[in-house]
Amino acid sequence: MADNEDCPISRLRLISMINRDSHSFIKSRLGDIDINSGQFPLMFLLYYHDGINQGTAALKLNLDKGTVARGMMRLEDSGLIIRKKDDHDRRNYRLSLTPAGRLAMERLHEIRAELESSLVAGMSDEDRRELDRLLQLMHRNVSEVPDG
Amino acid sequence: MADNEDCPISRLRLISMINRDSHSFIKSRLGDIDINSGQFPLMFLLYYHDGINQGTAALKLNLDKGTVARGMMRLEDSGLIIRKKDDHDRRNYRLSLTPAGRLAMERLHEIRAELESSLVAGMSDEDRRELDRLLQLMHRNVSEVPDG
DNA sequence: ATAATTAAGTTGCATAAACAACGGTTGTGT
DNA sequence: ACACAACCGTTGTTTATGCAACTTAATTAT
Repeated sequence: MADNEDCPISRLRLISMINRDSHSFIKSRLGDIDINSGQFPLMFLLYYHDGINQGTAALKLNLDKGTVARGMMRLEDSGLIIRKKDDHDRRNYRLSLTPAGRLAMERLHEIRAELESSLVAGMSDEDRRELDRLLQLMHRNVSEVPDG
Repeated sequence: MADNEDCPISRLRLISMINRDSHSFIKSRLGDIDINSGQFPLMFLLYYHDGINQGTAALKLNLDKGTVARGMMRLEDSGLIIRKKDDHDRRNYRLSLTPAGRLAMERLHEIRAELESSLVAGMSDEDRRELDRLLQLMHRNVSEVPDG
């Protein structure tokens, strides 16, 4: 690993590469499930938070609301979720998995488990805890930097 | 951090968020330097590897050669690098920073240092070593997973 | 009640990046 | 020498994502 001299932003490059490889891992496993890797986290969010709206989904996943809007539309087109206008506040959509979506989740859980265990293969429990702590710290650090 | 139940792919989300926040950090600091965050690593690579060609650059940065080609074209348009056909093998471009590019690097080094120290703020030296080790392990793990 | 404000979603536009198909160059094998 | 393979770079297309402008719905302040 001669990357220390080669690439002084190696931590950043590593993070970026892990991110891309993970997307590509997910894509390679989706088979006939009609979603893309970008919709993967949306499906899990709906699995755990039935009836959530798009704005809250964006907040929870730390994504732009436009990104979430388009992702959810695509999931709706694929028949995996439904978006129903909230009768009490018609600005909101209430998002839920359809039966087809719940079925797909079985496979998505497997894919997630496989990816998670690939990622942390060869790490002790202590390593994994450390990793989570350090990732969370980095995230807080870099998301709180003042603009400009 | 109630994200354990919320978001079973939290490690992945964290990585993705750190990546995006880092890009946005870089963008916010570029000021009048006419590049985007995607060209940031290209500039550093040329700083350390004058005369490199695009294919090797792609390998070193783990990027697609098309991505590198477009990035380098943009840097050339901005006057920060030159691409000269290799006389001995005219398939190759030999890439170098221009004087303007070298000047820009002074600022880019500062930005990189600021970002790096933001990222690992609050970490001990031991933490940083652990972080690097675990990131490298994750990268190897996920890039070596067999396809399909 | 009406105007002003805030909130939710949508959409246009830009960037980052991959992948695949293609077009020149160079190198090889017969 | 010529055909074929390997290599480098380009370009079209797709996805992931952000940001900003806009629409419609609800809320608040006068």
